Amino acid sequence: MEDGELRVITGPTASGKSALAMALAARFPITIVSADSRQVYRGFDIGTAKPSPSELAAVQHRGIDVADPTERYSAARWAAAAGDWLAESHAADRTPVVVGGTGFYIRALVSPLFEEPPLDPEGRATLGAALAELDTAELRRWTMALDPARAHLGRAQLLRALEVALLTGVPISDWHRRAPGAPGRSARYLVLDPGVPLAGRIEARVLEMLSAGWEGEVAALREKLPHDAPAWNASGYRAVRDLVEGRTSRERAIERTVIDTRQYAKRQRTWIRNQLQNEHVTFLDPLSPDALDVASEWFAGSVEASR
RNA sequence: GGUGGGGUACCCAAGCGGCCAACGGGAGCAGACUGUAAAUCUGCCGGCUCACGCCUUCGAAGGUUCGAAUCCUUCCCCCACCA
Repeated sequence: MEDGELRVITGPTASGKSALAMALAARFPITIVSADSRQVYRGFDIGTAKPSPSELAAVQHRGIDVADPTERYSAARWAAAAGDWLAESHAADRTPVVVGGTGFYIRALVSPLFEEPPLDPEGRATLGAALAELDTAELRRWTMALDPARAHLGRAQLLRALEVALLTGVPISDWHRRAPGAPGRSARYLVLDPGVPLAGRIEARVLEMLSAGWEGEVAALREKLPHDAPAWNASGYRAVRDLVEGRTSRERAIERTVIDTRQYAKRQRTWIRNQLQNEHVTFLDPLSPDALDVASEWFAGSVEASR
């Protein structure tokens, strides 16, 4: 039964990953390890489609509500914690199933990030503040000089490349080569994607979130959190905050949220399509009538990977 | 019925005789991604073409001009105000 391979259920947002995992939990003793960069934040419940209290009570979950909304979380931090959750689950004779759409987190767990040298927190803060002043083009010029291999990436990556290069004196590209992280794990993936109907599901879910009291949740959060707390940048939260603050109409907030979520789903598909290549992947349409049976077979290890 | 404003590519919106297949934004498509990843970026985006290039577009139909999305005429439609 236990073959040592990590089971991972992923797919674009609103593809029904969580529901399928819950269904599996009714058949097997599992721990759901959430790989979701937004569900880690306490208080951001409705808009992140977090499992309900009753679901959390019914099935053992890990990775939910593990960070304060003002904290800057990270893939490395999640992967380290997830390693513990996995061990804890196995120790309790359960099978952990990683469920989530944050591909980068999952990869950080399966193929660990490089071993980061200790960075002086103070120097880090000072440098970070200084770099934040520069526009992206300027950051790119600096990166071109200090770590050209990373100069084509986005602002967040440029900041990271400069931080490591300046604080350690060695480009991050070199660290990747000379400081490999912990050994990787073998994993098999179940990718859920309903295809075209996903767009409609996203829209319907946004409407459901609103009628479930999303505005009220946001109104309370904005009372106690700074406007730039990291947790705010989850699809829709800023739009709903604008709505709560009377800066936009309900229609526009809904439209914005639906579009943001659709674009997020698209990026997830791009990630899955291009980053999971050569992995042990099984694709499944969650709307197909035998979805749960296929998932069960995949879970038990008797399904050939398809691609 | 009268006066004024307007009809531009999927949407919004510049252009107002040649530098226009047509600024810009949105949407869409594709891609990148090693400690912010629901983030951060890049490319494409009328049709055909690998490309040079060719073809069809700026409400419709005529006209002026070497040349029009840009000027003129008529017509159709929208908006505001007057009646």
